[in-house]
Amino acid sequence: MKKEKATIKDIAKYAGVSIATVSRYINKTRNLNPEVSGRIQAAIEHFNYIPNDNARALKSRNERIIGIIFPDITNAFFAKIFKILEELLFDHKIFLLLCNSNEDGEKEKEYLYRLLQKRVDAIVIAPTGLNPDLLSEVNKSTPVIIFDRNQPNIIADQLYANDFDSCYQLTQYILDRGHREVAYAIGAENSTAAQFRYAGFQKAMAENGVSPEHCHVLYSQDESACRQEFRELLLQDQISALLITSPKKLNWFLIERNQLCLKGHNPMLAFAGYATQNEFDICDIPLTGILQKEEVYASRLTKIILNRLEHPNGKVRISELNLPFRKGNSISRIDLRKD
Amino acid sequence: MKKEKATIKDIAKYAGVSIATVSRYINKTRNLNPEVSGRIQAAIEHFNYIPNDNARALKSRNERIIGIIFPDITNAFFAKIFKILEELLFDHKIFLLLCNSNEDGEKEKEYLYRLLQKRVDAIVIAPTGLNPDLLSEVNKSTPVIIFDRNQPNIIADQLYANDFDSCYQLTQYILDRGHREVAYAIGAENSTAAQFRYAGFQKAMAENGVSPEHCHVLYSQDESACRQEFRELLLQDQISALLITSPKKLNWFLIERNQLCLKGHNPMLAFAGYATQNEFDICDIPLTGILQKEEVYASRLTKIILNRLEHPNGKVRISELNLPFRKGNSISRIDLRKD
DNA sequence: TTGAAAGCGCTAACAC
DNA sequence: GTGTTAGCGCTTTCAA
Repeated sequence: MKKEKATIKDIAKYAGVSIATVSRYINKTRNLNPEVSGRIQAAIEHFNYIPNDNARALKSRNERIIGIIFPDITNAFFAKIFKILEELLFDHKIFLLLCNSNEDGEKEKEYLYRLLQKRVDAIVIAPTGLNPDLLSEVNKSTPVIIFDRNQPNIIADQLYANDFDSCYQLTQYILDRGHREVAYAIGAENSTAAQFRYAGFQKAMAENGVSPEHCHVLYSQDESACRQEFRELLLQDQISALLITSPKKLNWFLIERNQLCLKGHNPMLAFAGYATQNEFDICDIPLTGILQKEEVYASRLTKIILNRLEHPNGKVRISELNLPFRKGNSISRIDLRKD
Repeated sequence: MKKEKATIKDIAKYAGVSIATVSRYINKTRNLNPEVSGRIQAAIEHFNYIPNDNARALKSRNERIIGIIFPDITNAFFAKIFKILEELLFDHKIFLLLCNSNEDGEKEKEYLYRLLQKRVDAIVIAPTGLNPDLLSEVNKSTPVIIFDRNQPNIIADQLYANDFDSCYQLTQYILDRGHREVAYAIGAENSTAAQFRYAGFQKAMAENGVSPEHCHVLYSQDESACRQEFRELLLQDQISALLITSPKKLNWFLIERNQLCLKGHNPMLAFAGYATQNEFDICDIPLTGILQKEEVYASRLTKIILNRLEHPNGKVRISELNLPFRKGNSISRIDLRKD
């Protein structure tokens, strides 16, 4: 049989004191007679007593748990963010309840509800974008911190990247090199990060007089379809540049490209995109792109979380992180055929 | 101000019934007068009432939370396992509290303690191997499920792979191809999986009369050191084969190798190792190695968890998963120089 | 410095 | 079918 856990009562009885005294000993909220302390300590060791956080939370309304809703923890970006977050919050004795939304609005909804049931202290979410009203509603009672994907109409803490500007800049750079037939691998359709990036792309294209039919948007999201598209792109010569807006996909692309190179091909396709340090490292030629630095992102996020926990009613903080642009030479210059 | 959450009392008062009736309505534990049900439902919607799981758990001793202690969630293997686990447990309304031990015994210990405080229903752990006694102790009161790393002296549910046998087989295969100078990239030093694999390796080596000085063990664990070693290995010609015992490292190796190939080198080093499907996919030549299939692993694990939750005092189940051996040609045959 | 007792939000046994 | 009440394990006021 599984051993029953001792309760504060057991300790009190064994040590010959009241439960209040035991509680004070555990929480060090009052000075106690050393002799009494000793007896309590002995009792705790005797029973292997471990306080019940649940009961504590019920009184103190302080769970020390934060709910995290990410689209997918197997995405290296989110895994890295989670890991850093966990490390930074460890000393604060805060637990992380990790949920994968899988870009599914219904699942996200269900998880939000369950997290509220658990009375978590806060919810960090990279939203699917399908439940904006619900997020606002939740935020009325439990702090919601929106991460990575700007939700313009929600008044809650937010931390996201300069998606529009960075993508505009990157596209501009590609166009400046003379490319006109540009393929664009878009992110999850409801993600606002993906939307802003796409808007930045479109603006740059339009400003340079490139008509929409020269934009080749790749919509695939799942790995095999996406890779297949990349392979095809690498083998054709209509489209001269590819912009990949997620590190995960960029990674797939680099693998496909490498394999082709090893088979003796020499793909001419220029490419650029959003990458973490990892993609910059594994790319055999200096990569041109936007660097998503997880460490910076995660530590900013941690500050926002801790601040919100300390001041539940403090002013909402919406911050945009400036992702640095790194020039490499994966975007080669081609002939400028401006009419 | 953050809105206060409504309690069952608010609902009862508003609906003009007792809290017991509200509880019955929520849990559907008794038939209620439809008219009363309607009033309760209205009250719930009016207050946006969400039951407090904490208070529930305090009574029912059923948290519906499982603690997971993994060495590192940025390791693609563990991330994948987590994701599948999460999906399979979602319907059972079970939450996962994810902790990274970071191969640190002290951190693992602290997390175990904190999980006990939270009164989680069970703990799934890929142990560092530094706290065997503690794990046994914990298991007396809270089900511990040991995953991926066999702990021979602990009587608790375990699920691990045939590490000794598979590595013995793989090494034997390498030796059969004529290799005698074999480098071996070893896993985390306290991980029993790493230990068993190493033992299997050593046995095969010894049985083939290869003396220890021909085994070149690579101890580095962190990414940059490890990659550096791989680079050096790829450029020398003393050692003819490399056995990499973790998918993560194998991934690093493949990247280094690719980069070298692209620079025009033609590394002669034969290689093999433990890989997930991903590494088999990205390797440009058919890989010889042991396949760690996360789906199989995770679904077996789920069954063990669910079974344990249902029967806390049921018989302990220790199971070994048979990892399949895949023959490719990354281990090339070399001259047999048997004296 | 310590104890008695109320109560956190809920479930369930018992009574009507 | 519904209400009353005890109590889950703990914190915290109030008294002593």
